Amino acid sequence: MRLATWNVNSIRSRVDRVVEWLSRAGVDVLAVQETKCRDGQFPVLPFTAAGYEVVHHGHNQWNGVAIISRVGIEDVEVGFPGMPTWGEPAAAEARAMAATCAGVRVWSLYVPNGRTLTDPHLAYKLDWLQRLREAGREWLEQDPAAQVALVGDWNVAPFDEDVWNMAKFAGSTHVSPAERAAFHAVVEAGFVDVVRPYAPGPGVFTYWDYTQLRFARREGMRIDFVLASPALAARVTGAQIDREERKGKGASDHAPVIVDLADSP
DNA sequence: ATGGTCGATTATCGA
Repeated sequence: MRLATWNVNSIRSRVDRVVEWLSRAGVDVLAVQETKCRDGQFPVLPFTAAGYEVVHHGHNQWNGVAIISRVGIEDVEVGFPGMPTWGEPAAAEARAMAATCAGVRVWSLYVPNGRTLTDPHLAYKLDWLQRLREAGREWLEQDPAAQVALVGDWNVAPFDEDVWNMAKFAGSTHVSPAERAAFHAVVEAGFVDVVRPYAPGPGVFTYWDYTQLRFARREGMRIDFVLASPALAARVTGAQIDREERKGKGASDHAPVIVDLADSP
C-alpha cells in the first residue's frame, strides 16, 4: 500500500493537480491538509471519478483536513481525544481527522502554526502536541500492535538540518526548543519518523516559502512527517519526498511525502 | 530597503 501526506494549500485551487498526481504516483491513501474550504465546497467528484473516496472536515479558509482513499474508508473520527480547541470548536476540529484504510488508522494532522514565540497560538500549539502525544501513548498502551500513522504538517523542524539556515530562524517558531521537545515527545511515545531513513538530510525539505525564490534556491524546511506506530513502521519498505510537485505554476508550497508499506502479514 | 507570494474573502489576514 502506498500512503502519502500533502499540505495542498487550498484543494479548490489544486484539485486537478492533486487528482492527476494521485493516479500517476499510484497513491492508495492520501492525507490532505489546508483544504481551505467547508465540507460542501470540497470538489469530491473529480476524486470519485478517479476511483477514490473522500472524507473531509473543514470549517474556514485556513484549516481543513481530508483523507482520500481507493482502498476504502471506515471508522472516521474528527479530532483526537483531549484535543485542545481555539476559537470555534468546529474550526479547531478541522485540524485533525482519522480514518481506517485497509487496517491502518491514518491521522491527517495540521498542527497549529504557533505564529511567533510570544503569540498565544504557540502555547496552543505546544498544548496540542502534548495532548496528541498523550492520546497516541494511550492508543499504543491499549494495543501495542496497533497500526497507526500520524501524518501531516507538523509545523516543526525537529533538527537543525531541517531548515536551510539556522541563523535565519533565530527567534522564530518551528525550531524553538519547546516545539522540538513537543515533537520528540511524540516520537518517544512510540511513533517513528519512517521517511528520514529513506530521505536523509541535510538539505532535504518538504516546504519552501513562495517568496524570495526559496524553492529555486533550495531554501526550505522539513516540517511534514509520517510518524508510524511500531507495528506499522515494521511494514515500511520505502519513502520519498516528491519535490517535483513543488515545481511550476500552480504548485502548493509543500511537496507530498510518500511511504510504501508491505502487505499485512 | 526588514519587502518579496500565495489563497480566500473582499483591503486584510494567515501561512
